[in-house]
Amino acid sequence: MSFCFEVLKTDPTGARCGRLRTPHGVVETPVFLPVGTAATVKGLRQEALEELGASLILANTYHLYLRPGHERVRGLGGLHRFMSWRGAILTDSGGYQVFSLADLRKVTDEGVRFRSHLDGSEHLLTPEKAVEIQLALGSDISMALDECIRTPAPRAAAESAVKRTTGWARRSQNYFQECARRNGEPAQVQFGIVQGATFADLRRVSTRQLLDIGFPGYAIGGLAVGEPHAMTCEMTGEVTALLPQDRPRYLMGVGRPEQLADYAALGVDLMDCVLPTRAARHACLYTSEGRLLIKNARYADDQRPVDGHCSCSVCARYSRAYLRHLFAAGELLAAVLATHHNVHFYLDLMRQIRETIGFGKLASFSSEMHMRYAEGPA
RNA sequence: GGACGGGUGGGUGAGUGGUUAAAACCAGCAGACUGUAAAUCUGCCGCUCCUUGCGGGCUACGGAGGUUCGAAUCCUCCCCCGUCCA
Repeated sequence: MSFCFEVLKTDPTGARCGRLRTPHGVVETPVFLPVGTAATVKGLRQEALEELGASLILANTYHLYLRPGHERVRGLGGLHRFMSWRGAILTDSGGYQVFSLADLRKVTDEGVRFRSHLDGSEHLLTPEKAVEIQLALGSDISMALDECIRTPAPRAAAESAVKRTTGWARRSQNYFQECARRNGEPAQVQFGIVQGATFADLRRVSTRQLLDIGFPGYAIGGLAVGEPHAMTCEMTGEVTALLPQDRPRYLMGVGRPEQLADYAALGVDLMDCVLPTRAARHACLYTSEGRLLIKNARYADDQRPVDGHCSCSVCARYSRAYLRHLFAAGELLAAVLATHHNVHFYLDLMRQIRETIGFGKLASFSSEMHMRYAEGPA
């Protein structure tokens, strides 16, 4: 079996350190997945991701289906080979695009009809299609198609999303297994996704329904899409409390630096977020002192590194003044250096969280993070 | 010397009698960003006062006068700049 997940260490909070074996390497959990939607973590070469120690990255079914096309990627030897990434890849199913491209799609029980944001063409993404695309891409972990809705949402909308997501999860698994019977066991596992918006009982219902179907890993979706952090935590806790200890849990789309430890404390093993990469491109840098908006005039003559306590190769070599200049001049290198630093920051933060787990200090670690990020940078 | 064209807020540049402190873009300043339609988006960007309001006052479209209830816009003179002709 090329997949296996084992819990190595647990914390009184509920946090755990684990090891996820994939066909493309071992992933130490809790782990943060840099987001590489279009088969690239924007601004970073794969060499840089290796240097940073990324073990698992996220790519997107919908976007890669539209361009360059999953069959093309299959023909080119699969996503790993196509993008020359030796580490593991998790593909999101396109469920988030149901949310983010709300103006361009129509959801029915059959699936989601999208009008492409690229050329306006129409595409029907069904649970089966999402499985097919992800198998063609050859990701290590695929996600069942889900319906992600904005929060806060009316209860009726949340109920409907849960019902649909469960139905789609069942179809996803059936089709996944059918493909396995037809074509042989894929080097891929499929996770189901819990929905339920901000309704604790719906979250529990959704979780139990997915447990009935049975997945090798479970994701919590539809959070951090508008609700306060405390609510995100509450809903996450409702779900992880019901999930089996021996399966990985993936909280989708989170989070801010000061929130990561909270999620780990709730027993989350995987998290991903565009924040470190997007914020970097927008000149927001994360440091041990808090957020640093590098475009601010106050850094124009600042010879210090972005973060004096950071061990990344950007901080080892370049000054705030230089970074600020690159942003002011609109230079591409600004995005490259800033992204490198921010991803390093996130991955290093996860390392610290993993080291903290097992010693009962995660709660104080978390509150310290919240304090640092409540204040501005030094 | 002559003939045209032109001088607008930090820059480029709209505006040819009144909702014009003056479009738009750039620069500048500040902010946002959570399974990426995001190298994007938002706000501010003459000075000043306060009871912070689609508020008041002042200054402003090369300069000085003038016409008009009202001028960046019309007239006169002057000063600059560009092109062309001598």
